[in-house]
Amino acid sequence: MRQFRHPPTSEIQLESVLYALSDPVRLSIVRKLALEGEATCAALDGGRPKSSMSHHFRVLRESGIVKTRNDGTSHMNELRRSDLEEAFPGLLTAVLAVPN
Amino acid sequence: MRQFRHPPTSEIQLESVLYALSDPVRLSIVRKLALEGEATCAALDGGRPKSSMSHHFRVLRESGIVKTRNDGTSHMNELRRSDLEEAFPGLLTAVLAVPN
DNA sequence: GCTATTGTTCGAATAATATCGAACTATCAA
DNA sequence: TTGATAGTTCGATATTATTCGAACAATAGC
Repeated sequence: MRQFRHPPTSEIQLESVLYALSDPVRLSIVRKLALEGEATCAALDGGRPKSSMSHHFRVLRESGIVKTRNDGTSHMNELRRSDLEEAFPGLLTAVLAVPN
Repeated sequence: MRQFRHPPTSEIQLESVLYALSDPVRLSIVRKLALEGEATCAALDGGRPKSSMSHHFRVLRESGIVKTRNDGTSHMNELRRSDLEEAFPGLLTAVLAVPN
């Protein structure tokens, strides 16, 4: 498939990041990515339809939280931890420190 | 006027806090409160209608970010900094550290 | 009590989001 | 080239938010 839009670090917006993280499904995705390092979309769907997950991954991608790369037929996602740390020091760490 | 609902610290929800902070108007309110300590609703309206501001203050209040107390005919608002620090250590600090 | 000031609540319009099935695209493997 | 797999995109629907005017409530001061 084609390439995805990933905002450069300097263009990551605080409001967008907070909004993306405020959804329970997306927060759960982010938590799992933090634990497991990286994962395909399917690995994190929790039984939801593919189109719903695709939507949430897009929100995470376009807000700058997640980086998606092609890996065969699947898409591998990882947190942009260092980019987020650079943009908003301590923010993701604080979010991930909250017990599930 | 009557008393407001303020969630106890133990019931403050991460998702609700992130959501409340993801709105530009509310984030701006929070930043000003952080700078000025406390303020009335009218002092932070930026020219918006009262009913709009009242809505945003309610979201901030009910998510646990702001405490409102009656002060004559006006309402004085302050950040629940220590409560938020207890619930989500480092989170508000990280948000407020982001340049405006 | 009357009036001004502050803010809340209601109601309606508009806008944004979430959800999910169906059709589509891209890649791999036989 | 056929089939299977992984995800995206589209379109429709339902839910939720935002915005704001108008009416209401509470307090202070005269």
